[in-house]
Amino acid sequence: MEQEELKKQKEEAIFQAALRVIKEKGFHKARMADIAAEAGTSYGLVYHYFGSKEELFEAIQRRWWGKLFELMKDPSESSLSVPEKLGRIIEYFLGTYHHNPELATIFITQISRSTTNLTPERLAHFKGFMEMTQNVIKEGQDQGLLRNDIPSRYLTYIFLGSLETFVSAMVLVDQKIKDTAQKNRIAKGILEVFLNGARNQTNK
Amino acid sequence: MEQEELKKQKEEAIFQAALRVIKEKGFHKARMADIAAEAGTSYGLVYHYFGSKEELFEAIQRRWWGKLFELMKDPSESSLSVPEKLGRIIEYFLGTYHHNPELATIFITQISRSTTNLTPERLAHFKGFMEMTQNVIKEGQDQGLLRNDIPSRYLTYIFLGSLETFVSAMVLVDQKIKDTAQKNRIAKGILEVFLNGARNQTNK
Amino acid sequence: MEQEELKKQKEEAIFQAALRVIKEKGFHKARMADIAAEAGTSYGLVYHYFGSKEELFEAIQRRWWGKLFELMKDPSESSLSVPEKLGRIIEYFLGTYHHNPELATIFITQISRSTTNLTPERLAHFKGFMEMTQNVIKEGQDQGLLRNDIPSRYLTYIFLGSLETFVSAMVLVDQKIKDTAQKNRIAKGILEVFLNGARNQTNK
Amino acid sequence: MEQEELKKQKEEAIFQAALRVIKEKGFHKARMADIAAEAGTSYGLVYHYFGSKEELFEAIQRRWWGKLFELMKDPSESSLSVPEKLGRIIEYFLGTYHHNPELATIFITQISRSTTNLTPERLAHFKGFMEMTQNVIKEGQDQGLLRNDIPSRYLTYIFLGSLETFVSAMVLVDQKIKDTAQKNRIAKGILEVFLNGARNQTNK
DNA sequence: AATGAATGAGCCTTCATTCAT
DNA sequence: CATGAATGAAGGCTCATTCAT
Repeated sequence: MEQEELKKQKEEAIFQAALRVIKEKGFHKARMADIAAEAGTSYGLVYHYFGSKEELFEAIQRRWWGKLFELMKDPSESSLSVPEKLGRIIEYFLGTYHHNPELATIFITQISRSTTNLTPERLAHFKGFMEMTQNVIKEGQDQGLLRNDIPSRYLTYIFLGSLETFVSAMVLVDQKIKDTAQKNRIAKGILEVFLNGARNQTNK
Repeated sequence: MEQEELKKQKEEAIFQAALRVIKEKGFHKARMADIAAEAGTSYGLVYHYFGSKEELFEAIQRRWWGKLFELMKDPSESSLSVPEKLGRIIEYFLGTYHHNPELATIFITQISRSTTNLTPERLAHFKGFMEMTQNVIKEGQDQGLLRNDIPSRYLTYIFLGSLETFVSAMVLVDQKIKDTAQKNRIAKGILEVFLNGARNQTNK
Repeated sequence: MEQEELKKQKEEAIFQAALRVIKEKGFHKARMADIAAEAGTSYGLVYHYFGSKEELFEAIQRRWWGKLFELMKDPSESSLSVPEKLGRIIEYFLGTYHHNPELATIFITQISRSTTNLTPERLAHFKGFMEMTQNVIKEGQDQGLLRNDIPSRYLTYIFLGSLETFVSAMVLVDQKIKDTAQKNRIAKGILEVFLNGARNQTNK
Repeated sequence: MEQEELKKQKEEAIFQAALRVIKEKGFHKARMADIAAEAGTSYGLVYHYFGSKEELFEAIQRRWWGKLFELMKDPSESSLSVPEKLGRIIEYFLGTYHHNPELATIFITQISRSTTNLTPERLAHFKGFMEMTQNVIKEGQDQGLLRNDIPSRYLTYIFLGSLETFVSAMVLVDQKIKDTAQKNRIAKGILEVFLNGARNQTNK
């Protein structure tokens, strides 16, 4: 048990070190040696826990997508309203940026836009997430909440784009989220602008 | 004269080859040898025209920013209305994506989000562009067109985010813009959603 | 212990291989690949132990200067007579040429005269050595052993010049020093000619 | 005629530019482009006058050796005394350093000690010069002027060594010779120290 | 489990040289 | 004569990965 525990701790230490280094240098310029040094171990050990640099990067992506998918597939999800559902997505982005800024930063700068190394698995994650979001948008259109004259796919782009670039801009200027209150204020702003912008005008 | 002309053509040919290769492989995996081969020239000639891989990349960025800044600093600009000004920015993104998709793609995937290699010059371009856009947004707020309860900086993020991610998503699924009509339709959608979303509600 | 020992041996093997290759081809034409091949190791290992070609060259220089400075700063040095002190310098040049001809050859052909790549550190070594030698010469002048009508700096040039070119000429014709007896004979000759030449004539 | 004159001027301009650049950067790091730029011409022209970098370097050496050999083979030479003959050699080194410091510097730093690129022709020059000098020394020994107990070859090393290192040291610290008076003083010092040092003691 | 010495493919870059104009 | 665009071989260096201890 203890052994197992220690092992996990070491693995997580390397994982977090990788986040920090990759955030700082980008995936390509981050060297395995850097990550090992940051974690305070030898670089043989990084290979012991994560098979290769590529697999390490995939583990990082799994961490991001895993939690997000967990959230969106949550059974209790279905009972929520469309604004609440969209709110939870915003919440996840901002929350992760708040609590694990490296992970959010890496998603924004290294995963989100990179068409390079776009493995089928990686693309599948994206499409899956887009699709789930689009379903929420569609639901809003069906309920007459959101305008129907713009394809749901476009609205999805706009919604996720606002969100992503918002975080992206904070990343760029290295702006931290101070507390939960600030986080909520920002979330409310993004959601409101989108809902107003996409509101079904005849429904006014 | 002819000489000068041919020289420029060769340089442009290498430039365009670089765009294609970098679009395909990303900046890091694009080899100078690939670019030379794609341009149908020798290895050394790329270095003759562009000093290094880094400088070649900088030339690409200059191309993007140069035209965009030209557009935004256009003297006739001041006589335009806020929605028209925002429309021109959208127009530039979509238009470039239409006519020089590689350039737009590279901006989205390699420049826009990459915090790596963020040279002071590169950062300055971004901040400059953000600032000019924010000034337009502010003008809209001052005119009572856009809501005042959200800081202009946040609205700027949301505006540019929608736009960027829109193009980004099209890049991701490799969706082409067929004709000017489609381009205008998309532009109108993005602008409308933003304007509605950011509209000053009391002004209704 | 054993490990550490083997490691040092490997490093020294590469060092000696570098000496042989650089002696043969000169610093510029010596390829890192040649050195690795000569040492019987892989390419990357040279970089593992010595950071770069330049650093490898600096390590060689350190070896030469290190031992020479050690000799000249030896506390027991002060009790020696001026001719004995000068004799030890000659001894070092000839002795190194005898026991580690590559090192001496490289000093003569690659370091001694090369104004190229004259890093401040390299220049400092030279000046330091010149200065220490000049102090010995000065001591000889103060004792009335050496003539005062020629500046000590000039005498230093002449002394070191004889010595250096002597070794240089042996290097050029690839003449080996057979045994200690021969070495001593040569040393005696150089020292005598200098002492006679520089002798204070009034002191005769 | 005029044409011929102009051509020679251009060629000499390139030659002098080469001297300056090679002095500054050393032969290996001196680029043909640098030399062309320094001469204010295109680099095609350097190839027009001198076939290759190697040949350019050989032209420089020819200039040095040519004048020196001319001097030593001068028919009037035979009537001079041994000290006068040695004096003329010293004179040549110091004089060249005075009037064409680049040429002397290049001889010292790039030609004199470099065992690399030691073409048979280059080696022949050296041996020829050494031999001629050694003949003068031998003459001095035969006349009872110089000691016989040290082989003439050794005395030659010592003589040329003093001279070479003297100039070398001045090169290293970039010390200029101010006027002819200073030059003569230095020449006299070198010659005297050698003659005293190598004097046949029984002859005193 | 942990270490880090050892490996070598890969890539950017330099620069002498050629040659069409 | 003069130019400088074009060529491509050569070599320094990086760094992911393996493996003996």
